[in-house]
Amino acid sequence: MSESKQSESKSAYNPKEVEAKWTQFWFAENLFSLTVDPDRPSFSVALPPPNITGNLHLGHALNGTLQDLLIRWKRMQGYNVLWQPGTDHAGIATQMVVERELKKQGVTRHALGREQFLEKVWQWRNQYGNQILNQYKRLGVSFCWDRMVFTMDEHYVKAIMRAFCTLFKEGYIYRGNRVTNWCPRCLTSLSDLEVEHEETKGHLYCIKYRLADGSGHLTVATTRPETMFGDVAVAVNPADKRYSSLVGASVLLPLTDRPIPVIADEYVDMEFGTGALKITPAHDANDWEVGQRHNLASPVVIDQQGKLSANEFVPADLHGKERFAARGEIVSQLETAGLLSEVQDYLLGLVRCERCHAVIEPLLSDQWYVRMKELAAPAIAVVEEQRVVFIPDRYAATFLDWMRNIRDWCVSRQLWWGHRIPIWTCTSCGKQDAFEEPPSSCPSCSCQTLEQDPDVLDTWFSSALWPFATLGWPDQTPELKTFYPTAVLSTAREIINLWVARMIFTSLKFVGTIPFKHVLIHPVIQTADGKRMSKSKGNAIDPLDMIDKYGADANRFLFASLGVRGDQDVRFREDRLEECKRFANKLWNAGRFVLGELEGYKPSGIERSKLTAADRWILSRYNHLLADVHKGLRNYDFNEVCRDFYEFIWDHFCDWYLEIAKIQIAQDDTTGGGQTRQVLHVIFEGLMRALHPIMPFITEDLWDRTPKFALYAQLASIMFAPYPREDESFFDEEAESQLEMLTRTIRSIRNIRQTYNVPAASQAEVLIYCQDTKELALLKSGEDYIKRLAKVSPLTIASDGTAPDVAAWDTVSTARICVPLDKLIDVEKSKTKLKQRMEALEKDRAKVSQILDNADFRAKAPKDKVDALGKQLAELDVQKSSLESQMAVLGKVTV
RNA sequence: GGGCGGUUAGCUCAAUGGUGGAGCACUUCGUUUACACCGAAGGGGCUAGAGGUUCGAAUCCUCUACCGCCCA
Repeated sequence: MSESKQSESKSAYNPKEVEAKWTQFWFAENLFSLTVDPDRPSFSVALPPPNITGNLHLGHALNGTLQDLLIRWKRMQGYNVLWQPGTDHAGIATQMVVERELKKQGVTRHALGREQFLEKVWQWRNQYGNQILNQYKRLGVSFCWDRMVFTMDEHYVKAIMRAFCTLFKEGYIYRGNRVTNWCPRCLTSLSDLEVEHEETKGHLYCIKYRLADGSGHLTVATTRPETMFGDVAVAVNPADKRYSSLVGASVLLPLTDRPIPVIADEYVDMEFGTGALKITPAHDANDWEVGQRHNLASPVVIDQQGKLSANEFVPADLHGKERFAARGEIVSQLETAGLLSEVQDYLLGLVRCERCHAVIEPLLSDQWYVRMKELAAPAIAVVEEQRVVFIPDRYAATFLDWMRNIRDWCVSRQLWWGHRIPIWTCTSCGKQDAFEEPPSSCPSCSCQTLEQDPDVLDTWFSSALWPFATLGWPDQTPELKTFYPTAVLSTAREIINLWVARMIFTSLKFVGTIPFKHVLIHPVIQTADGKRMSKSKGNAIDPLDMIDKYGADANRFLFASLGVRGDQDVRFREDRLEECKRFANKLWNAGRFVLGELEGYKPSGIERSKLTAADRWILSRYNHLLADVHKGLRNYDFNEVCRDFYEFIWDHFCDWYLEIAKIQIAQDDTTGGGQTRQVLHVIFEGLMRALHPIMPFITEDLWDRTPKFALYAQLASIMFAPYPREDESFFDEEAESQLEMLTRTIRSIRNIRQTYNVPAASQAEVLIYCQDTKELALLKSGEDYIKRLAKVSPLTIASDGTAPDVAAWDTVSTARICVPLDKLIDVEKSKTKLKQRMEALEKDRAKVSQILDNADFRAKAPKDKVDALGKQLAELDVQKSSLESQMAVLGKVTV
């Protein structure tokens, strides 16, 4: 037998097999397709559409799990559910990918031309565009697969055109000439949200600008000397006494000797550099503002490729030089000319393109903007009024802060792939307008030579319409009526402004209602050492590898455990997945045992009068679990739900109840009166349903093989079975305290056995003396459990009696537990052990009595707290005297 | 510069203001037919630091340090 075969024993859970089987079944039976029962409530979620260029990463997997969990839960609760999947065309990313492909063949998009290039992109999209959704399949997500939407679908485009033209006609869209973020590699403008900031070591260059009248110079500090040729002024703060006499004077721009004025503007920070700032309106957004205020020109000196322009402002020897190479040359020329006074090390904020990481060049250009202030107002209101609720709620502040300080949205991109801006300009009369359908002739002069704007829309413009455009808007479809607004949007915090905010305002604008009630912001998954995962750094974990290795259910359980309410970042460690995998295996094996015991069993319901204390206990725990799970799911406390499941299944059900069940079943089989199988059935069958939203594969498989009531037997899948709820009549405090006493007793005996090295295989004699009649009765009723679970024989349980001197003792509540050890005992060891117990007990007692001795506590604390502590102290005292008497006995022993 | 989150056992994380828990790792014992992907027992903590509120603080408030994120 090969090694790998050996390690795969038959009892181990094999997720691959089970996942393949049920995935196949779910799709073959079309179980995910949309069905609407008008009598039922509806619940819908729009999947944040992944980029067609994307591959499933841990963030997708986490987010997908949380949404699927909700969808499956609601489906089982009987809702009409719609989980809308789809993909985003991802303008820049896709164009880059395809251009890279073309480059390998030595072709540029410009060589192909716009139309042919777009054909290539469509080919690429048709081949790879749904890859990521197929990867989602491995997670077991229950998307409404037959309703997949792509942002370039015909009806989706219709929605975009309607939205854009509406905004245009209402005057929200305008042409603006201002400094925008320009990516010299992607050759497009970018919004503020599509760039990333980074601190980099650089230099601050102090450059002498000579006064035109030859009376000296002004030293200007800059991090970007290459923009110098575009300077139109030197600005100083009006309050700056050092320079006040110079305001209005002229200085000569180094290297070109073009004269520019010295101006005063509040924007200048007197503390920064020399307090004199060069103003380059075409290449700095702040400078542009200053330039506007002072009516200055805006000469462009760096072109779209990031090269110094070949124009009259730039010295001829620098024409066409790449900007950073030019910087070096300029600095050395300045040095030679004696105009460089100082170069300081400086930490500067660099702005990079989110997609290609090229350094952004702020560039003056004409772009289309959406006027935002008025559109933002109602979106601010719905969040303020909590009609849209963020979870965790602190993210509402992120949203509000951004929306309240909103700037106009640059929506044009100089790309080919995307939704071409539907604005046409008449070449003869110059009339410009937006058209939902390409116009055949100019509405004002009827001529037929109209030219469409060459740019495309920001990808986020189309994504902003996602929740309603996917449901058929602008048509009033039945889906829109049934499933809008959606219930929850689950996403990452980094796109709250980029996407969530825009969905909210577009929905209010176009549909007149909120797009979703709740916004779940899930944590960001970092590497084990707290770093950001990224493909380029090579530290990203591939969720598909993790699914291969640990199984989809284990991964889902982990993701659900990460939850949404915890930290904003969580570290990914594979050993946690290992734990989840073991949990799946534990469940699987519990299932093997239970199903084995239920072979041929016909569900009959529970006869309560015949339940043992252990039965009542596990039923009480189980119903508490269902109550906690329900509460947890309602509040999106997924991590708590997972903990509850884990604890119940492993600690309560497997470790204790199944072991007890083995004993009871043997008794049931001889007496014929027990309810153990009934209890096992009720709990296990219900547990599978309860856990199904988190772990769909393993629960489907086990449930499929579980005997069922006729009502459920006809269902195609567990996913349509009703979600279980607690039955409070099974809550049973008495049984809970009884079992606590019993398990503590068993643990105590086990402890003694291990302490004194009683061989695990041998039976040990145990004497239990208990004067409390209630506890005595309970211990007696649990005799069989104690014998079996602590390997005890013979067992004596009595109110009192004499015990041998040579014995180990312990106390549980009012019971004294004695294990005669005869020759096995090591007197010194026993004394040490007793001493340790005594010390621990003393410590406890000291703490409790200290609190109780405090008169303020007795006076001010709630009565139940005071009583509870008083009771505890009494119990500690009983235990103390018991330990003391044991010590005394031991003191007399001589071996 | 503004805002937010975190700091608890060696590691990763829990703990409605009421004697601090789990998993992993560690030590010891154990193949008892659901599970060695297991079971049993055990060791391990002035809850980052300093103040304050309170009968009582890991928890609430203030400040400090460090780590991280978002926005400018």
